[in-house]
Amino acid sequence: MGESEGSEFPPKKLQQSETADFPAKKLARQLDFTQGVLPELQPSPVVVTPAKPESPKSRPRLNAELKDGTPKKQKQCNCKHSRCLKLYCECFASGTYCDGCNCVNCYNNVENEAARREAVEATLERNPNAFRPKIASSPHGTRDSREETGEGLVFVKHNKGCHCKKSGCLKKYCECFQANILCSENCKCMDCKNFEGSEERQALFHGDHGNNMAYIQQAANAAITGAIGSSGYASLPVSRKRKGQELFFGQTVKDPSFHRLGHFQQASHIRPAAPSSPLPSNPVARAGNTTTLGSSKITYRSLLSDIIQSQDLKELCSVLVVLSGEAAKTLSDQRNSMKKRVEDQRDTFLASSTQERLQSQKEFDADKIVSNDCLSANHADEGGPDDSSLDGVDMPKGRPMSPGTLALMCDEQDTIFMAAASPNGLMGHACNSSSQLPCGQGMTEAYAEQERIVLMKFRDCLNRLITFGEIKGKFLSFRQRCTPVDVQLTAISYCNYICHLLCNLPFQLVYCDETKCSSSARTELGNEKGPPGKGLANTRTGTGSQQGPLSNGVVKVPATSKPAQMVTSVVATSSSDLRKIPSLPQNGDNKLKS
DNA sequence: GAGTTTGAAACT
DNA sequence: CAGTTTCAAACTC
Repeated sequence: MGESEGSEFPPKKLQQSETADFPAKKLARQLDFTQGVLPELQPSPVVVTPAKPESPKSRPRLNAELKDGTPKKQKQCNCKHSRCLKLYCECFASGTYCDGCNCVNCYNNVENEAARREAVEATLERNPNAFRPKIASSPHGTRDSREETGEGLVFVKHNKGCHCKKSGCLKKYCECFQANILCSENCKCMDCKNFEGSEERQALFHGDHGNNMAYIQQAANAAITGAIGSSGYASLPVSRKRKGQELFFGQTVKDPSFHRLGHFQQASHIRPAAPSSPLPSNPVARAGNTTTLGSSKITYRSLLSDIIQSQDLKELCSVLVVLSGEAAKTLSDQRNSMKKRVEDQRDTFLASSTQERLQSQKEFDADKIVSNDCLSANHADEGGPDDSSLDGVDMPKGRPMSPGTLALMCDEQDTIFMAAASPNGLMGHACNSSSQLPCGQGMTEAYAEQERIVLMKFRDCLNRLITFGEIKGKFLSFRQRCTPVDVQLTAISYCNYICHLLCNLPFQLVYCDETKCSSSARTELGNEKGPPGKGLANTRTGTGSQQGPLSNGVVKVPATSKPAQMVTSVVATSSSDLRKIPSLPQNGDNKLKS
């Protein structure tokens, strides 16, 4: 009954060129009847794919054979009763034609395009998300699975969740397990053992095989390149099962049936829920806390991992340091020459009149005040966007220095920018100046200008990373059906990571859409968007200054590259459709030369 | 490779 | 929404 159509179309051997029996004729009549019903679904040599932009392995089952870390050729289905027009069929579910499969009575091919389209529509009618990746992760999605492992981000969760009863979610029957992710609060499984801290799971992964970590990582890679679809950002099998945490957090537990017990018990395995974190979805807060998690050693191997090496990061740091030094030197020279001129003028003034002398003294006092502000800024991390205006009151020429800038310049923790530069005597000099002398107007201007130069270079570097990701993404989009957006997001994650390393910024994926284009720097904390009081306590750059020095370094992703939206179209994906996908930043921020 | 188990999908 | 059936993959032998 379930397959009523199946009863109408007994699974007689009909594949491809074989003779159509009665059911096939009946289907043929249906096809004739339905042709033209979907005028928008024009026949296309390309697979009518509701999920074409995404990976063909968005279905977990298709992702089962990726232990070598290399995406396999699409698996061949063996459907017999579904005509490959139901989601039972992996090929159909993945939005691809059957090709070289062992299926029987297959209609998932070009010859039966009409039937296929009808089936797609029927499927979507039942479930509009039928062709969306089950294992999805998105910066726009729920963020409560976001984790940081020290090397990457995790936003992975089964959208629907599994419903396993007997497998303990530790067999491939379980979609979560198969996708190499932990069960989440979306799951309604019984006796789940697929949660972090599960002994059974650990035994499975860490037991006999010394290379299990490699396997996990490879699987994660596979997920990145396909399993989680285009919405997949960095995928890691370290997302935590949160049902227990939900309970702790006081969120609704809609189904307190007994099988929940297993999940509830899991809560005891999970790290104690932060009592002061009622909003696990707060990405920033989570990012800030994740350093204490550290329970998973699984690392995320990015698509850029073979492009960006740790050495590159070091070099980047070195370049920034050198740049900073050069900027300091240049500005120092300029300052000296200017100082000379000012002193000459001052002498002239001193010689001219007592009144003017008094006026000069006032100006000098004003400088002192500014310097005090600078020094106190070390402890004023929460400075607001308007704070910089205070600094700028007496600096009509100079660029106002935001609290974040002051922190960058004066904070002792900035070893990269300051202490590391001291060997060349340039930045070191500047730093000493700041510590020994009042941060007067000239120094403020110098720092601001110096910072501007360095950050501009840094921005260029980050943009280059985006470009790398774009290029590789385009390549992969052909080779591995990984959308450029996937890789672009990966590149962005790297940028954020670098920001994190260099500036001690909290991780935050930058992702823009039409309505809210934001930068990591501006949306971090203290911004109007951020839940007050829930951000990182010690985020020096969290000033949210609209004029902040990082505002030029915004890394943006085109809004329409929102992955989840890219996989929902029922319309056949043609080359022109692909062209419509604005996967590349079009704005001026990305005037890059590879 | 055949048979069994499993859980998602489909259906009532 | 819950229960049942169908289906194909995963698993076992």
